[in-house]
Amino acid sequence: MSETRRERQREATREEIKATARRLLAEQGTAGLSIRAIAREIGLTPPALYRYFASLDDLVTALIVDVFTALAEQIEAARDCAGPQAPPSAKLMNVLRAYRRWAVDNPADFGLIYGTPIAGYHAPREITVPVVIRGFAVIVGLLEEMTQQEEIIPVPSMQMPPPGVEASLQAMIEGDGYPVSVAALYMGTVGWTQFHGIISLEVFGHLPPVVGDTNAFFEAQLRNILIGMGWKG
Amino acid sequence: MSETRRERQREATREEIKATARRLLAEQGTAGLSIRAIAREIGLTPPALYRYFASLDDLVTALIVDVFTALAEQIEAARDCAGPQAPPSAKLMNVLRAYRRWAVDNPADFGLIYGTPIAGYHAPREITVPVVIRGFAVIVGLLEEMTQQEEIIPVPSMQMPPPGVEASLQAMIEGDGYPVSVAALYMGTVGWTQFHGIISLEVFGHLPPVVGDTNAFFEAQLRNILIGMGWKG
DNA sequence: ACACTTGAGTGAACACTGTAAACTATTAAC
DNA sequence: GTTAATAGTTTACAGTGTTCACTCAAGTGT
Repeated sequence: MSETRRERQREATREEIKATARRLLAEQGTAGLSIRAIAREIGLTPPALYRYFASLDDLVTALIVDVFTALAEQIEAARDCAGPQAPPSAKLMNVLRAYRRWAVDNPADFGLIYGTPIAGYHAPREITVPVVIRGFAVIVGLLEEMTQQEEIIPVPSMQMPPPGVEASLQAMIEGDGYPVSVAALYMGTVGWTQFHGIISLEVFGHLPPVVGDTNAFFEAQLRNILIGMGWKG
Repeated sequence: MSETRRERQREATREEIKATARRLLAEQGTAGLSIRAIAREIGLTPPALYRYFASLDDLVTALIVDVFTALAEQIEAARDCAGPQAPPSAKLMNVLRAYRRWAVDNPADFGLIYGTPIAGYHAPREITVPVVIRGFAVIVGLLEEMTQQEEIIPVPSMQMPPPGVEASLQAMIEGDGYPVSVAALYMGTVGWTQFHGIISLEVFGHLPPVVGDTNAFFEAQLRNILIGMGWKG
């Protein structure tokens, strides 16, 4: 771990570039995200940035990883903010609310990771999948706890996913050494898709004209979805 | 309705431009969607296109309307393909499957309307909302039929949406003269968000690495979601 | 049938974009 | 103190959306 002066300096400018990029992203959307704009902002010539990122796509990939990480940290913070004694169901609801609030407050970031961020660009899976999993794992972990404490008694349909799906989930559990039941993982997946649907429609502006009070809608769905899985709420 | 020769010609090139745009979109994603590329393909100089669309954004908006319309037509075709005698539940399942298949087969189109299509661009609501509603209305209509024929007996949570939401739905029913029960509209909204979550995660590639067999996952959710609302399937 | 108007299309230009190559100057290493 | 690596610049190319001034053909009015 040779922490030479140069390497530290290099890492610092790399961070500065990413920070500037995310600021521009938040201010002007993906339109403002250009090598030249970042360079201008930071006081360098555009080609200089190529010392730090091989291309704009490369920079975007790095941003995506950062954004997923930030989201995962928000989620983990929300899980822990009610104290370790809190029932897992309370933690889970905090987590889901935090997920939504983060998406609504940072629509550009959300669009970057869950939309079609930059023209023609889609992040390489082998890089994004692990960081996606981190936030996802929190949700699954809490569902597992809820199951063990019998706060939730998974309904039959959640206990037996379709064969093809079960195989994939099983492989995930074994492959990643992930000590969790198939039911919890399946509930996590189902819940993830359902909450993602609500949040993504809200962020992109399609939901508000229909439901009006998106807050109330979300809270109602929060209960409905968990109850639908077998929560004794 | 003066159908002068010139006006017909004009409309024809407008259509040709849009068709070329959608082809480029399907072939190369939003990256290939450029005024100059379209002009090149179609054998015109770039500025000529400004006779037909005020800007690229304007063209994109027109494309979005077309895409929503195409989706609505797919949905309506799927509703009717099983014949008028078919039970509404069968029609609804056909509709939802058609929705998914369309999205999976036309990811660029799907991204255009439900993602962050072009850098910094978001379609004006007053234009998109009506075309969104058209497909949505089909789903709601079938849920209403299912309710009337008692194929579905809405669970309590679907019969009483939260107050703020109910007000908005009620306003929608009255404002648009839309002869449908609040419960059906609410179920439609909830189902819409949930299916959208699955489909959008699948199209953008986040779901497959987790569930493996997305087909089986979708079919299972199709049943689960309807049953969760009170379907006697 | 002829003049007049309208509108489609072009060419050149401006201000941008990502990126590559060659070069300079600074900094670390021996 | 010499040498090697590396940060950064200049210049350049090919592409983008868009505007302006212009040409030329098609339709219209008399």
